[in-house]
This record gives sequence, structure tokens and C-alpha cells, in this order.
Amino acid sequence: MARRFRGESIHKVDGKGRVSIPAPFRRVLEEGDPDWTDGLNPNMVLVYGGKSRDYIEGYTMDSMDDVDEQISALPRGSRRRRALELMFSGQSLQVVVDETGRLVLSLKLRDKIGIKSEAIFVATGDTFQIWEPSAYEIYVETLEDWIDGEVEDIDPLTLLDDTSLRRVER
Amino acid sequence: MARRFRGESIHKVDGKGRVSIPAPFRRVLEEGDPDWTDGLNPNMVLVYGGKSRDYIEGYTMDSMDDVDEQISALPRGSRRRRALELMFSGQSLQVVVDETGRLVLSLKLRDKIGIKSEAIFVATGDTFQIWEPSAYEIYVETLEDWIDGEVEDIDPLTLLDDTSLRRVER
DNA sequence: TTTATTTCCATAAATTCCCATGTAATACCT
DNA sequence: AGGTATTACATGGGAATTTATGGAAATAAA
Repeated sequence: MARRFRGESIHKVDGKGRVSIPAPFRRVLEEGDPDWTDGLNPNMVLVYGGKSRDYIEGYTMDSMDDVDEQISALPRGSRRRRALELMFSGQSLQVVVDETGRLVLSLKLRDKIGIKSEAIFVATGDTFQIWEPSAYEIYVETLEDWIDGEVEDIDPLTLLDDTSLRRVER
Repeated sequence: MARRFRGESIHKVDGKGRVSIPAPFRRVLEEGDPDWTDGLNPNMVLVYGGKSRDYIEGYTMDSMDDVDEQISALPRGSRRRRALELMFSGQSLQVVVDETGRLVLSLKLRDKIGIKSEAIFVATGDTFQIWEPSAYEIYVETLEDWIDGEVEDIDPLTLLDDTSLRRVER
């Protein structure tokens, strides 16, 4: 299994939209870019599609290749395939991490998710998400409330086990 | 079954957040890291999530891989999966044990569980926990009280058997 | 020729690396 | 068995690097 993104951290976004990528994430991006070699800056892909999604998703080149492959396995012209193409080809862009470990979020992108002066980077395994911090907080609270409601035990790890749920969700 | 963590011990935390990992724990971390070979320093994962959890949990690479695998088996985007991703990807970080057997707890982590100048490492089988010593003491007392109240026998080993409980909990 | 986008340079704070020391644990020797 | 050498541990200090962030100059685009 490839190295995974882990952790979350808040970073300043300046007037030009520049924002530092958390250093540990950069290591993962480097490993996940087949063209990357020491000294170079890794490529990556930002996906900003999904009308109601309030975050931008970051992919390594490798994991984006996986997604692309899965999409091309779908029947050409099918609705599903078209929808996915819109999202992952149309509403995405390949960027290069800059010399100082930052990437630039254009005004358009910042507006889409409501980012003003700060952004929070959150790992989700083989991708990461970029949120406006207070929007993320609300999202986390919602999730935590759900956990409190569903899980009998103290430890969320029991979520891995069906028997710990008050009622089985899926 | 892989080698398990055993025992508990207290260690100093210096101004930079450096703290020695109990030597026996290091052996387990080494065995649990597929990339580790003699002479190298093992990787491991710290999980610090869970709003009300007052400890940090340490995982070997192997046991964290297990968890990750179970999570990726859940439906993408499901609440359960999101909750678990939040906890195990978002609120965790991969670290490397340093040359002298220490790891670094950032200020953020220390604050979360209230660690100042000391930390206690407690084995819990295939993971271990890091607590602020006095918080841990309180926790232990609570648990011991529970045992006194719930269990008829003197020997906690009877907890392995449901019939030993005054009322069945689960 | 005004606005937006890159490049390049600068710096404070945080993090990592390297080296040092006291002490405990273990091995070795006679 | 007693004493000594050797290794492993826990912990500390300071130097060297890396990060995160800002500003100005150089380019490109509208």
C-alpha cells in the first residue's frame, strides 16, 4: 500500500491565493509522482467539481491515474462515465507544487469553497481535502454528533465492528 | 498473532516535546514495520483523534494497515467511513522513531492530552497509549471502581466470561 | 496598461540532526 | 564470586535545516 496522507493542519492563504502544503503531505505527493526525483517539485491534481461539495480534493498523480483508469473501464458515453469525466477531467486541474512547498488557489477556487485568509488541509487516506476552516469545523461536529448517537462504546474504533452500532446503517 | 506491547512506564518530555519510547515497545514497533531492518528506525502511527479521548494511541505500521484496510472496505462516502477516516487519517500522523529511541510530540498533541513534563506509556495489546500521568491515574481508578461494582468474583479474569457480570452490558 | 501570475529573495519559528553524559543492565574475565 | 569492561537507555544542549509566510520584481494576460 502506498504511503498515505495523514494529519490535518491550518495554513495561511495570502492575497495571491498562495498556501503552503503541509510538509508531510509533500512527501506523499513526491512519492506518488512517477516523474518526481529529488530536487524537483511534484505534480498533483486538484479536483474542485461537485456543485455542493465544499472542499477541494488533492490527488497524487498515481492515485489520479487509478481513478482515470476506473473511469475508462466504464461504457463510453454512459451517463455514469460522463458524470465522472466531468468531475475528474473537466473540473480538475494539474498543478505543480512550487519551490517553497506552496500551491496557488485561484480566486475562482477560493470562492467556490469560501476560503478567505486560511485553509485547513485534511488527510483522508489516499487523497486530502482543502476546506475553509469554519466550514470544516461544522462538518466535523456533525460527524462527531453522529458518532455519539450511533456508537455505544467510547472508542470510535468500534465503528469497524457492526455489533457496536445501535442500529446497523450498512 | 504479532508480538504485543506489554507494561507501562513514565518518561520525561522535554521542551521540544521529545520523549523516549519504552525500550520494549521499540522492539514491537520494529517487528511491526515491514520496512524496518536492523539499524533502521521504525515508523509508526500516532492517532490523536476523538474529541473526548484524553490519550494518544500508538500503532505499529502493520496494525495501522489493518485498520486502513478495513476502512477502505466500507462504502466510499458513507458516514461510517467518513467518521473513521476523520479519526484515523485526519487525526493521526506517521512518525519515525529517532536515533535515540524517542519520538516528538508536537505542542498541539501535548496540549490535546494535557502533557507537560511527563508522559506515561501504557500497553494495550496491539497498540499503546500515551497519557498525562495524573489523568491516567484517574482513569485507572474509575476502571477499578467499575470492576468492583460489576464483577462478582475477585479475579478480573472472570471478565472474559459474560456470566460473571452482575448485569450484562452488551 | 491594468490586473493577474510567476519568480526570486528574505526571515522567524519550528523541527531535525548530531553530539554528550550519567546511569543502569549485561557480558566478560580471572 | 567479585570486579571490570561493554552496551543499552534515558535525557539534555546546541547547531544546522526545514517550514511557513511575506514582499518585491519580473512576466504574462486581458
